[in-house]
Amino acid sequence: MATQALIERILAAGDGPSSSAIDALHELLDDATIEASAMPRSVAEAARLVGLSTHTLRYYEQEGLVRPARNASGYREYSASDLRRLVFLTRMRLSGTTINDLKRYILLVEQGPSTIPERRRIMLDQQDRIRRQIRELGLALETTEYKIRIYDGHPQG
Amino acid sequence: MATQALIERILAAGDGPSSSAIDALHELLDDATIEASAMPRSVAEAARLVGLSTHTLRYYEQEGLVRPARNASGYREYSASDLRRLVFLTRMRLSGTTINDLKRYILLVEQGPSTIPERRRIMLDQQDRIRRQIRELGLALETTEYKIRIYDGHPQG
DNA sequence: GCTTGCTTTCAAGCGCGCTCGAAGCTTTAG
DNA sequence: CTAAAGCTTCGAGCGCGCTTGAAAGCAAGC
Repeated sequence: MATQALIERILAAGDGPSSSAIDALHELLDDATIEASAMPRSVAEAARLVGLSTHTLRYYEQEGLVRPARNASGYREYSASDLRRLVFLTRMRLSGTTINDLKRYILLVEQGPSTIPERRRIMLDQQDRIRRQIRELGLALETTEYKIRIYDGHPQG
Repeated sequence: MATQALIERILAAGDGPSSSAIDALHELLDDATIEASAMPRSVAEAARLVGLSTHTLRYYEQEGLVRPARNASGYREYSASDLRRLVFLTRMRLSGTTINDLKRYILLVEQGPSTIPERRRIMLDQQDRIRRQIRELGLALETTEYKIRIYDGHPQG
């Protein structure tokens, strides 16, 4: 089973040459999903787009993670950049970044470019954390593979 | 950046030929760490070995995940197989398997070989979950890489 | 105007996985 | 014999990340 080896390679790879392709992909993904119509979205539309509940979106706002504008009647209006931020937040959340860490990071973002060194540091830490976690998932994956093989009558030799 | 490609390959790979090597590794890892001295371990020793707290180990027992024997004074004695189970539980926990899912699985284990088909099913489900999660981590990893590149002055071209 | 379905705020509640503390027994060292 | 360290059980507490509910306002269709 080559899983562990592949994981090692993922984690070792210092990043290939095709960086700009991925950059484009990132912006496209964020914008294609989102900028298709540049209209601001209601909380329900935003929730559907990022796969969260409206409750969660309001909770995120309460925590200062996102600040959608309001229309005349006080309804939230999520702009393209709000949505891009939500995509970012959601991805990081799914990788296990805590709400608190995201709060700290977003606070720095809203303080302007002077906080870039600290933001970079945070992203580097998150990167380490994610890599560690991928390694742990690799171990668990092997464990399931091992069990399944045994349950299948360990035809390994 | 080849990360995504590598992840795809990990997830696509139908498992190479070296299965028995990994099987051996599993048993070695479980036994080398553990069987070195075949003596039963106290709760503190067991906790240190698997990297959990004694509180957590007692909690796991309370939840039925492990049943160490007791000595004459009522102290827990973790056998090699108890420890192997703890390693299994810890790995699965670190991959995000819930305590409840583990309870269900262990219950089946203790019901004997007749539950093997269902256990196999559970492991297959976990495997899917873990792969999905690796994919999500891959996305988050790309996101951090993208941010860092930008913070470094996006020297991508 | 009424109903339906969205939106708002605010506060309370919840499931998970520990984590801690109290009160007491056992073992070990001096 | 005593003190310190480690074990026991039990129940309560906690941080996280939502989730739910109540009470009320707004928008669109009939």
